[in-house]
Amino acid sequence: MASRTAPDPARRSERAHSAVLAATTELVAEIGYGRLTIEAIAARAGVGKQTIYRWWPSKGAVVFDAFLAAGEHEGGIALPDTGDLAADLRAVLRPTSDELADPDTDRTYRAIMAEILNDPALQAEHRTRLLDPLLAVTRDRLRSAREAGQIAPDTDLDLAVEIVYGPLYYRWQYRLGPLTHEHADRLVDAALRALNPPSAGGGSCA
Amino acid sequence: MASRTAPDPARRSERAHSAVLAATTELVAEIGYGRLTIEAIAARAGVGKQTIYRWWPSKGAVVFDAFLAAGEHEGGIALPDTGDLAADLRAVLRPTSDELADPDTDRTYRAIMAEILNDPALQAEHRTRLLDPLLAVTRDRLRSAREAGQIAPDTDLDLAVEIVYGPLYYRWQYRLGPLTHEHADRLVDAALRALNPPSAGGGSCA
Amino acid sequence: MASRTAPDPARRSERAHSAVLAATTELVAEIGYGRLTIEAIAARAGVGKQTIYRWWPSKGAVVFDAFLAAGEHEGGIALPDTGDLAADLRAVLRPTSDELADPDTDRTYRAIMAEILNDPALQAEHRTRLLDPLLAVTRDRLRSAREAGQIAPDTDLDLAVEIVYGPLYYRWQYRLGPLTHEHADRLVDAALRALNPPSAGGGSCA
Amino acid sequence: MASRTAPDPARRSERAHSAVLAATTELVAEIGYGRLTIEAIAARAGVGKQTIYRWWPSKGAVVFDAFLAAGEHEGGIALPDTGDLAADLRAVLRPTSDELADPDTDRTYRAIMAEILNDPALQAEHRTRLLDPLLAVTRDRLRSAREAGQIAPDTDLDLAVEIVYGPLYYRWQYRLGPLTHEHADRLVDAALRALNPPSAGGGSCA
DNA sequence: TATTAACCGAGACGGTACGTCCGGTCTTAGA
DNA sequence: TCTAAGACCGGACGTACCGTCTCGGTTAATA
Repeated sequence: MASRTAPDPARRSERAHSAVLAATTELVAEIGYGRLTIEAIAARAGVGKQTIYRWWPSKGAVVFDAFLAAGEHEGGIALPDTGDLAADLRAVLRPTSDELADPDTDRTYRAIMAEILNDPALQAEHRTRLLDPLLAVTRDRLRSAREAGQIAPDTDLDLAVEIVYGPLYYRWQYRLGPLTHEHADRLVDAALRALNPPSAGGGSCA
Repeated sequence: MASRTAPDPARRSERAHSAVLAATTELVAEIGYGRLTIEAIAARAGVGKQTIYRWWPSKGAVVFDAFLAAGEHEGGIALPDTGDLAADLRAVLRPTSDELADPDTDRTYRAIMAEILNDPALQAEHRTRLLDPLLAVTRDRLRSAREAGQIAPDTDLDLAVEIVYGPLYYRWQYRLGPLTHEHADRLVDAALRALNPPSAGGGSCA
Repeated sequence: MASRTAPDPARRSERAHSAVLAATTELVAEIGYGRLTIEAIAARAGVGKQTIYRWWPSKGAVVFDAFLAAGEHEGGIALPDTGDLAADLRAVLRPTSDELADPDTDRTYRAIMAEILNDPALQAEHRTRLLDPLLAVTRDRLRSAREAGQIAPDTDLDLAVEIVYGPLYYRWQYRLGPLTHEHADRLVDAALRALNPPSAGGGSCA
Repeated sequence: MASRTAPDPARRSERAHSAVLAATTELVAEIGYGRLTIEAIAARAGVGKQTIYRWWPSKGAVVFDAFLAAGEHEGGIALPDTGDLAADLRAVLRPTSDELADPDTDRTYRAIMAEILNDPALQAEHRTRLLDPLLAVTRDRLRSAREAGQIAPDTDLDLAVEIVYGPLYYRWQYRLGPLTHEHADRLVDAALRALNPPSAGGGSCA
């Protein structure tokens, strides 16, 4: 898949590339991912099918690129370090919740998720460009909190991110309930309790 | 979808029905869900295509039925109530972990998951026959623990099940790491901390 | 290729079969063989492409079948045996000339001829259904003439048919001149001279 | 089409031109005319596609040029005038037979023939560079024979060349039989009978 | 026990989209 | 400055399956 930020020098028509992504975004919104076809994308974009096959390996890859190009997903939601871990986690879980609650994003991300589940190549792309950056900044923030004594000193950061994000995605993917700020806040509280030193009282709130 | 336990009396050939499920199981293992086709199932099962369309609405539905028929998934993993909540949760998270770690189940369940994400009808089927029973028994067990004072008296049981299961599925679906008993145990510990009364003092910061 | 006179019992839709041939005939007339596509035939006939591929091996085969179905080409132009060999040969060469002079037949037969030149399977089909019957009746008539002493008793019938038909097709394919009855008659005269006993005077005219 | 003998002064690369013809000859031999593509020729010749389109209007034109460049076809088979018409005609029909019997020439000439049938431009090229010269020298030889009283004084020379060459090409194109010297000789004999004055008496009836 | 209606296997059917190939044009990099 | 290389738009290819349909040929429950 061609990188958005470092276009393949062999690519001749930037116009074609962006037309494909735009057409894809429109079509996903109009007819949904399931009914989306490469032919329809090519027709809408005014592009030969071969041009799509030349630069993307699969329909899922096109949609994923379009998803990234459409939003500010890449590079990620900011995860600030204000010293207040709860506030900082809320600052990431609330917008994530909002995005997943948005019907357009919901539909698109479900489609991408479905492809990822069965397409290792696309999964790798997703890891590299979306998930790993998010997990990395989250681990960084938690490491900082661990050093500040706000969470248990033996906290496994990999496990910690699962505890932070897992419940939210679980609710989303099985549609167990609405994704609200209030719900996100309670997940943050629960996560902090899980990460806090189990006893010893308190935890040093900022 | 025809119920497995209450066959439609109009169904003439139980043989055909089970041959379809068997063929589906084999083919998913052999060629994967993505390459699976109704025609291939029909051919392998020695069955007319119409027979499949008569009893199942979609490829996903057949695979889901085959998945249920193949294992003891339905009716669910037992969730005992020994009084030891941690042990009881381990008794459900460990086998779940094992199943998801098994390559065959992994592949099939990913396929089903992918369909569920975009097919509301299949999602409903999944909820009814797999997820809701599991969540129900889990909520029951947690309610019992809440009454026993083992977890906070104001625990939201819906939130609680997300905290129990979410992290595991998050790790599984994004392939963040191996699914081991040790990992399952640590998730149980984390969940219990999240659900515990803030004991002495401290607890979550406002 | 399915025989027109003995339809494959597996063929289910006679409607589809004849619609294909009709659409082909129309399209050849409208856009010519070169621009003819299987897709256009299928669309015009209201038929799936696969239905065409199921019954015909190539575009040329469809066109050839359509050509046969459209005219009385098959079974052939009558070659009577009136006892007057010259008259009988004129009775076959004149209509043949007329057909080749007709713009529609000309165009279609050129297309078929072009395919035959490079497609052995189609050539065999052409031999079986068009050429061989024509050559056979011609040889029969010439044999009869040989027995009647109208042509040399040692006449090679295979060579004779080449002499009868060759010059006409040569003129046609290279567009060396107009195909008229007068021309056909002169070819008949020439052929008879070539086949007559070289000397001994005359030949027994009826 | 660029003339071989009078290169366009604008042509920059004689190397490219001959590489195209050489590649074409090779490819026709290797994969046949039907599977031959402009792209393959360009790739094999180490030439840009545009270079081919610049100098030839169609695939058939390239092949025809390659055919001419490969052999001594152009300028034609010699048709001597020894005074012995039969011998002179054998001197042209025998080598023609031989050429058409050669598998390589057969294949290539069939391909060219197929294109000629449906491409007027290529037909004109073929007439100009191959057929007309051959017919012209043949007519000349027959005119000479007519003046010498060897054939009928009212012989139509256009008809005569059809009678001379038609049967051979007829046999060739429909693959009616092997092309041997013996066969060519018999065609010459037959042609001479057809063209001879009716000698003593008889001749054509009616 | 014979009839008959349904279900069954098989697979043809009208379609849609696939991923590939190639035609003919246009753009770029480099000799 | 021109060429090789090949990206580009377009469109047909032949294939794979879809979901529907039409066939005979069993069944299995009536009559």
